[in-house]
Amino acid sequence: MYRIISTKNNNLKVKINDFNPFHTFLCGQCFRWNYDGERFWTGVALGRFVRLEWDGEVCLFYDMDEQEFVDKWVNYFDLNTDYSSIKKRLAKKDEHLKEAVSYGYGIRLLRQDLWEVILSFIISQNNGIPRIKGIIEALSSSYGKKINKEYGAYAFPDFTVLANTSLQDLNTCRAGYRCKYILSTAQRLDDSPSLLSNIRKLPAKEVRDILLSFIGIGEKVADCILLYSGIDRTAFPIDRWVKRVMEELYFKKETSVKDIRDFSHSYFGDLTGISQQYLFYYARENKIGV
DNA sequence: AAACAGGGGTTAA
DNA sequence: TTAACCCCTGTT
Repeated sequence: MYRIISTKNNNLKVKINDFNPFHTFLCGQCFRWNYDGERFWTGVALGRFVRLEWDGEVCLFYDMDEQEFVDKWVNYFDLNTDYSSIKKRLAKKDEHLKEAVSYGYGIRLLRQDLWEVILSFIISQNNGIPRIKGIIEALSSSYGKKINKEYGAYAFPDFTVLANTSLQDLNTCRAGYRCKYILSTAQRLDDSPSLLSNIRKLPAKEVRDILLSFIGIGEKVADCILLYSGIDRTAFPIDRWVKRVMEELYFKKETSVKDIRDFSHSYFGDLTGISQQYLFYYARENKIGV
């Protein structure tokens, strides 16, 4: 699924199959990657600042050795999963999927840090992407470690730091009513720090119930967390866009979230989560059902 | 200029 | 099932 081409000057050149940074970084699963308007992407993930160049074919990771790539980024970019075969299976299933897959052909579902997706998707509720990114940047620069001077990049803040702030302090990040969710989530994790490290060993269903017990996490956010942390690739987050595209393409009428979820699990099977991502990206970029 | 609608929802009633 | 929630953005 990937082939390292060279490692000169501590820059790692790698061919990644089924990868297009526009599709992967802009399909709504992450909020900390930014495009320079030409061919460079910068991002913060796993406590690290990353800069990469994509020429339409191969990726050049700056300031990265092979060891780090294999240890951290192969997992982050889900490089051991064969998206070609996934896309083939989906394209065979029906015309809608065929269309959606060929549109977002370079989507890879990232395996992101669990705490980061928990907080990010609490913030995402009833909110738009530019503002979500702004809130996360504000939290990071206020409470995270500075990890790159040149680019002014800050790591995602630890929950311990947030747990020891006040609601008043947090309000400066402009998350509005979500600030109390942020604070209570951080405090609960700070009270039981082993919770997150052990949670990946549990069955997905149990993880979902635990997530739902947090203030500020409902079904949609819980499913985002499961899917984007890599805990459950059959999670199917249903937001306005997914609801609309599913109604338009598969039901031809208004349908409850529960019915959509039941149908999706039985129809998409083990590819439920990635199907959602192709359909969501396709629907949003093409304003399907608006 | 001010009002309005809506945003990758969740909570509480 | 429904309104209220903080607050920003785009539209009249």
